[in-house]
Amino acid sequence: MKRRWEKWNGYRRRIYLNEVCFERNNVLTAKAIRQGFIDFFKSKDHVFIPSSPIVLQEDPTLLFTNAGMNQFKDIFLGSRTPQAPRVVNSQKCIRVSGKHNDLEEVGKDTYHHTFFEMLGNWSFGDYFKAEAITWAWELLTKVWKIDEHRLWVTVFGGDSADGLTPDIEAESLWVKLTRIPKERVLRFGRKDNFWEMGDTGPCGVNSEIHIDLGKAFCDKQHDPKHICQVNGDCGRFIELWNLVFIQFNRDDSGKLSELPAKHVDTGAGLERVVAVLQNKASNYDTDLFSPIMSHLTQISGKHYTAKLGNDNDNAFRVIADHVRTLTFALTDGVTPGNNGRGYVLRRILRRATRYGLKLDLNEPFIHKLVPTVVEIMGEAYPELKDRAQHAANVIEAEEASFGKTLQRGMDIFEQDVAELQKLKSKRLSGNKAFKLYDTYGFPLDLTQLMAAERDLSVDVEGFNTLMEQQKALAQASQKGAVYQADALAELLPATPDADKYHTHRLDATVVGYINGDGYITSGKVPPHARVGLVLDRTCAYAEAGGQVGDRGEITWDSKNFLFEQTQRIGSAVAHWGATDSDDLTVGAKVVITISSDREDTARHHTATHLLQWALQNVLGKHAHQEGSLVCPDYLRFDFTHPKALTGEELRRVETLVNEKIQEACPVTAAVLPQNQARQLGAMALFSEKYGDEVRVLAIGAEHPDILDVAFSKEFCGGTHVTNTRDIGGFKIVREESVATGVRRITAVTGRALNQMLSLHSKQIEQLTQILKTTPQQVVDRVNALLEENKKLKKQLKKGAAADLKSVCDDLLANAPTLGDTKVIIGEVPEAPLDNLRGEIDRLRKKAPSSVILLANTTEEGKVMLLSSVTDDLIKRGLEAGDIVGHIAPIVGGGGGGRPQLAQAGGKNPEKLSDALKAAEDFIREKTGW
RNA sequence: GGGGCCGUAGCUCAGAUGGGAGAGCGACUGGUUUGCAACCAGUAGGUCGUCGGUUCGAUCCCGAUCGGCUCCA
Repeated sequence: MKRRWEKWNGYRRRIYLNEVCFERNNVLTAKAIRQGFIDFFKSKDHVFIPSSPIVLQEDPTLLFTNAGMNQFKDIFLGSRTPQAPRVVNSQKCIRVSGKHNDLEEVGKDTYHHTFFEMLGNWSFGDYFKAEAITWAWELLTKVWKIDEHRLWVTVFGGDSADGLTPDIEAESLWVKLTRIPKERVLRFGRKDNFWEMGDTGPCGVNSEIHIDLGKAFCDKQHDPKHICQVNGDCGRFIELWNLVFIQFNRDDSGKLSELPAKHVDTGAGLERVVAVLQNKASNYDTDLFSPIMSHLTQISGKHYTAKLGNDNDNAFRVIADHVRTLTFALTDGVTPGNNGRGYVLRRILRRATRYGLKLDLNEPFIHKLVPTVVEIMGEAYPELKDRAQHAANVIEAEEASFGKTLQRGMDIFEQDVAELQKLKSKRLSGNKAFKLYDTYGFPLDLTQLMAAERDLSVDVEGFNTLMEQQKALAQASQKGAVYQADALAELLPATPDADKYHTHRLDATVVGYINGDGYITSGKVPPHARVGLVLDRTCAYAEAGGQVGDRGEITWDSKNFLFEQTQRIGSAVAHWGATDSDDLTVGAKVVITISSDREDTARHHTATHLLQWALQNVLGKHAHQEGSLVCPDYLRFDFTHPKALTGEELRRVETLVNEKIQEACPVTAAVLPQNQARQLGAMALFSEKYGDEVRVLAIGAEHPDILDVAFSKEFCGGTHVTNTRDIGGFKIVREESVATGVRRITAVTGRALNQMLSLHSKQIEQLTQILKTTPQQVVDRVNALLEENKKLKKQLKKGAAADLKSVCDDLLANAPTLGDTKVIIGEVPEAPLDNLRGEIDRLRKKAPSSVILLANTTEEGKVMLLSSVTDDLIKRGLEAGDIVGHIAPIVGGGGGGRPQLAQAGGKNPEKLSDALKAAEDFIREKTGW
């Protein structure tokens, strides 16, 4: 115990010294570096933009935000105007899949991460190369005081295929505007110095700043062919900052064309910058990670020694990296699941768990590290603080569930081993190992480890073959699903739709329609075909924020186009539907009318806000919206909460909402700058990206000027009732789990509620009629009936048994005897199978050598045959199965069973006596009596 | 999006080439007992996820569907 205490104390002193060290030597903290970057560019007239969420709902091509530019993509594409020409940001990024996948590298070195922060300054059609270069140099050398002799720069060296010449402009700017000598400005090709977003789209040359960390940092010294150089693939030179100069657009054919405006997109990985500025050999030694390492030391009782190629240290790094990723993903609303983002997250968590096993951490522990992550970065990313508890809850539940998976895997492994021992084999087949992995999620390396402990080997080659097959299969099934909405969005004109909040009827002009071929802007709209009609303006609400798109009709000359869905594509609104008429042309003047069920949707939407407010009141502030669906028939609301709601909690929530409905609270909306809305305390969805101006929907304030008095304030672009009394009423119909830590409530209001109530009362009315009782007594009556039914069944069984018994006794008394054997054949009254079997048992006891065949006809007109043969006769070749098998066809059926007891059935009761006779003959023939 | 596995008593699970639904724990009743998951005897509890098909007969076979687990994309 004393020893343990000393060890403990040792850790604490180390941690303490570390912290003091930072202060004493006046080394910049990560926090100060991040803020320094932002402040530096603010001083150059840049506007700070908060990090976008780690998942971008509007970009399904991207699993996670993986670069600072993701949230500005549509600005480069020209489909959105920037809020400011110069901005600066610090973006949370995850790289775990696709082109940028660093997952397998994490832990092996000092600088790969699945989660990292990207610092960037941006120019949207404003400044270009000269300023970007000057400021980057100024920040690095003047503000952060990095030794300029250690810096190297690369520029684009030209590419003949694209017809591009070297970037002489940047090259000379570096020399002219900074103190860097010409020989440290190097040219590289397309691979290193030409940046592209994808196969098509905005792109341009880039210029990178690298730092020489010194010879000691080279990790390829053992390789005689290795030469330390920029882009030389060793740890000595690392890229610090990438300045991208966007000036081209690449089209489908691969051709480049000049963009109307030139942009600057830069990215500097915070972790690397911090390591350099704190003079650390590894990102993991900086204050972005060291508190996690300390905490992990505390939890595991193992030391982190910062060595590469050391299993123990690898585990520390992997866990520290992964817990950051998990915390950020979970606080932005991603939940572990079986596919897509959720699956990636689950895999990361399991990876961390497995590395934990290497530190002898066999119980859930990752969740304990969450508060440390929040402590390090919570100030820069406030959403971490708000949802830390949720993240920890989900992680703990996932860890526990993986524990079960592992346990199950081990059990199955034991079974496999037992089988191997029977076969006297020493090798576990690839098939078995793969099944463990594929079906039961048991990792191969654990299988190998456990096999080795028992002196067995695993057929890894076989495993890999199966794995390849699995991959090929999955890929082959991938349909050519091209995401073409992007391309379409560029073609479509913007549709003003502000009228959706005020009216349900509007004059408009048809400007085009979308069909399978694309966007058509002239001629007739084909009849009977589903198209997306685009108007010059609309009052239809396009599906967004969980609220379904409006339905309605578009009319002209007393003809109509019915649309059942309204969808936003880019900034256009498409009304999806069809017309029977063949004279709707582009350019036609029309009237759009929204279906009246929009009112029902509005009731559900406002009720959703009341529900969220009530949930937070009853459960606590952690109950935050995860998603929702609002349609005319019901509302569905997903929110974070660790366990099922009790009946009491549900009742309280329901009551609170209904009270607010009865209070007749006014509902108002106002459009405000985002930061002002946040100051008001308006709630936003974590997983949603919002523009500079947001619409705030408030309940409980008479006027937009006094929004602060409202009890419910949410970012919301949906349509709502103007007063809560219009909702009519609110009833929760369902509460369920939808993912770990996320619950779902389904509820109805207004018309849908009335429909439900009238259905229920109709059902009760029917029940009271059938049961001849009052609504109050229905339950008692049903219970009484069930009880009575049970009793009657028992009595009936007894009665049938008595009947059966007397018939069987008669049969036995009159049974012919062949030798010592009784042949009991006969028809018996209808009785449950159980009774017949019981009777047979009884007869067998009375006649120890016997062959029995009992038959009956059921109410449905079917024949049932049951036969038994005692063992002595079986020895002589008579089997019950043969008897029923032989005679069942006579009654139009078939049958079988065991030699002692067999059963058969048939469809022709009128042939039963024939069958019984045939049975007698069969028995005589078989036994030779 | 594609593949694999699972769904049986309140819980954990077993089961048969298609022919009597079971165990352990829990619950209840009675007894015995009061040292760590007490013991003994007994009882109740199941539309074998749901729907459809094949069959004389389906918990089992086939198809669909819902839910859970898992791998791949």
